[in-house]
Amino acid sequence: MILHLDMDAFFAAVEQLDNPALRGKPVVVSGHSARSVVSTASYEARQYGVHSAMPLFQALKLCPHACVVPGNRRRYQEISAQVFAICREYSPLVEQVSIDEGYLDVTGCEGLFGSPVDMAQTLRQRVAKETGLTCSVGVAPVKFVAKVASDLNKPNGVYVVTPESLDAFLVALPVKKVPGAGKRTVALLDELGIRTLGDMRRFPLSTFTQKLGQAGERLYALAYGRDAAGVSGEPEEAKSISCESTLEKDTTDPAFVYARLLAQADEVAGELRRKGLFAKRVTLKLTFADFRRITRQTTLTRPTHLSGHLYAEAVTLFDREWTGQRIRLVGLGCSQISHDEATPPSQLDLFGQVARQEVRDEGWEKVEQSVDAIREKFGKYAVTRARVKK
DNA sequence: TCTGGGGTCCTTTTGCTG
DNA sequence: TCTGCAGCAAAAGGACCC
Repeated sequence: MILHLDMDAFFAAVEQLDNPALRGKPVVVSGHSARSVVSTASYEARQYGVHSAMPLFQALKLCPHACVVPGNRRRYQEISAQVFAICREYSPLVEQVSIDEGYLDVTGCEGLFGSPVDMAQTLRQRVAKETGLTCSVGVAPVKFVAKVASDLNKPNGVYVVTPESLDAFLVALPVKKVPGAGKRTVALLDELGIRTLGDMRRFPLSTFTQKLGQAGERLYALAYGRDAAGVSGEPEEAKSISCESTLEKDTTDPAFVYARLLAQADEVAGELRRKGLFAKRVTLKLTFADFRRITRQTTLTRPTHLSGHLYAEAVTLFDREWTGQRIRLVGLGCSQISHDEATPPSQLDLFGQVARQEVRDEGWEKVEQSVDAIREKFGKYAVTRARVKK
């Protein structure tokens, strides 16, 4: 059996906890710029139709007296750690999926803590007592059902799907409630007259793989309660680190963009160094005034954690791509992250990559001079020198 | 007057390589 | 040295999540 714990209006609730003046009032956690969106709305604000991801100006139209607070990530992290420490007392298999939600596989823990339902109640009560915040818990024999369930008795509630009631629950479950089925998926299925997982069962698997590929395959399995995902106790290491910012006003001034990129390179490189990591790929992200987004990426010859390297690559990408459009957002990210600075010579095209970079950096003559060294390093792949020159 | 920031995973396209 | 081909990795974009 699996429990899914989800904090209620987490950021807003923390703000109300720390500042009694905010209690009982509509609170919106958000940036303060004209272009900010709502991060979290308290339940009082939700009554006015305010919700996450809503542009702040819209939220303030719906609820002009909302208290807008900036949010304090470190504080949320603190409480999150407290919550998950409690979770780990009940099962060794705890998977934290975000700052405010996680799964517990409590199979086999009954002897110690009672039934899964008892555990869910105890967990909820302990979180409330020890942090002053409420959470909701879903209980089910299937991972994704536990997640769906935690949402059904919000806030401060427990919802249980037993093995016996599972099938009936699935048949009636609207597709749009299934995690992983977003706007596009729901629209596609709607065209076929499919609204619930029960509806899906009337079609063959091929219908969904054709329309949705791998996502269709997964969804079809879920319709029968087959969820391949288990609860993994191991925390995942980040696969990418990025920093992006929407400008106060759109710009066509490249100097302005460079300045942003430099600050972002600093941020990202600092994060890499703090975690003892190196990145091999750099990504530039631009959103133009018309909301068209592009990403451009490049792979480095050697992994780095230095802001100068990230910045130089991002600027190169920008200069290559930008043709005078008005820019709304600038972002810099890195991926292919490892703990190791050395490049593992695992790809056959390594020689080509290195050689091309050297041609760019040093000119062909320099490469000629060092070709013996390259041959030694890359063996037979170095023999295609002529191709590199071309 | 307007629609964030941080991620993951998957699919498609592109271009390099032997 | 050139060419066509197939295989593959990199790049780009999109859907989705909190």
